[in-house]
Amino acid sequence: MGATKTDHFTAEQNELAVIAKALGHPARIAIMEYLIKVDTCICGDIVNELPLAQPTVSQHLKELKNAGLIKGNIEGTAICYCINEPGIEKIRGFFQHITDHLDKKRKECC
Amino acid sequence: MGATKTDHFTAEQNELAVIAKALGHPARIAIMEYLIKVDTCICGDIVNELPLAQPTVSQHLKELKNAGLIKGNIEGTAICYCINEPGIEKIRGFFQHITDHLDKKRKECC
DNA sequence: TATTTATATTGCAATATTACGATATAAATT
DNA sequence: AATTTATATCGTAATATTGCAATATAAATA
Repeated sequence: MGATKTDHFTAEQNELAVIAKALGHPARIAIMEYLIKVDTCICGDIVNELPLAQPTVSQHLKELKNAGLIKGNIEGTAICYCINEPGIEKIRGFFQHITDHLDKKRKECC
Repeated sequence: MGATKTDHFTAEQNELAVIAKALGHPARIAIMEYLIKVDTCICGDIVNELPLAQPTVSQHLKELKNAGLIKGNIEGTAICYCINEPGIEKIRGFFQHITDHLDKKRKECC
């Protein structure tokens, strides 16, 4: 095969995987970090910041947007991108969940 | 092309991407959730839990272990897997960083 | 030591991702 | 209206991932 068996998992699991996958590339981590730093920017700023061509950056932005991690507003000829808080909270909740369990049990594994 | 330009990004960015990528598959999210629930288990338990063949589960476990999200201890003929806290803290720190910035600025994007 | 039990590795086909040149789109400016 | 500015989409080559059958490994047990 090669295709992920998406239908065998819950919507929640698939949604979390989509968000995590969106962050599973150093360029997209770099974009997120840059967005944190500058708060808001346009695609061209990122093209100047990263060693990637414009279509590649555009594609990465699309994936981050699709995963709900960023949002973009049209501003003249440009599109203004920034972090989308609900998306961040979604994945952060997953890690909080894990940490809560680890704190509660506080046991050395196997 | 097709290969990720890993060398153009920082070690930190690449490490975070590896962790996120490891979680970028519903089966691996499901494995993490199962591990949270049962605290510790062997590969065979996961094979019984998920709709995937043994080699596939073994492969997913390898990726999670490689990313530092889980660890495994040999226990007779079986290998006992559980969550690796430092790996969780690493990626959780990234989201904490984002959340801290969002809280501080509290501004509607563009 | 032969068998059982549990997991890992290999090999391979199907599919997905990455990157970018070329091109399209769309709003602003001249 | 032609040009500029900024981004998106298309097409495509290179590479990576997913999933599993077959097989290998390795410790425990009979």
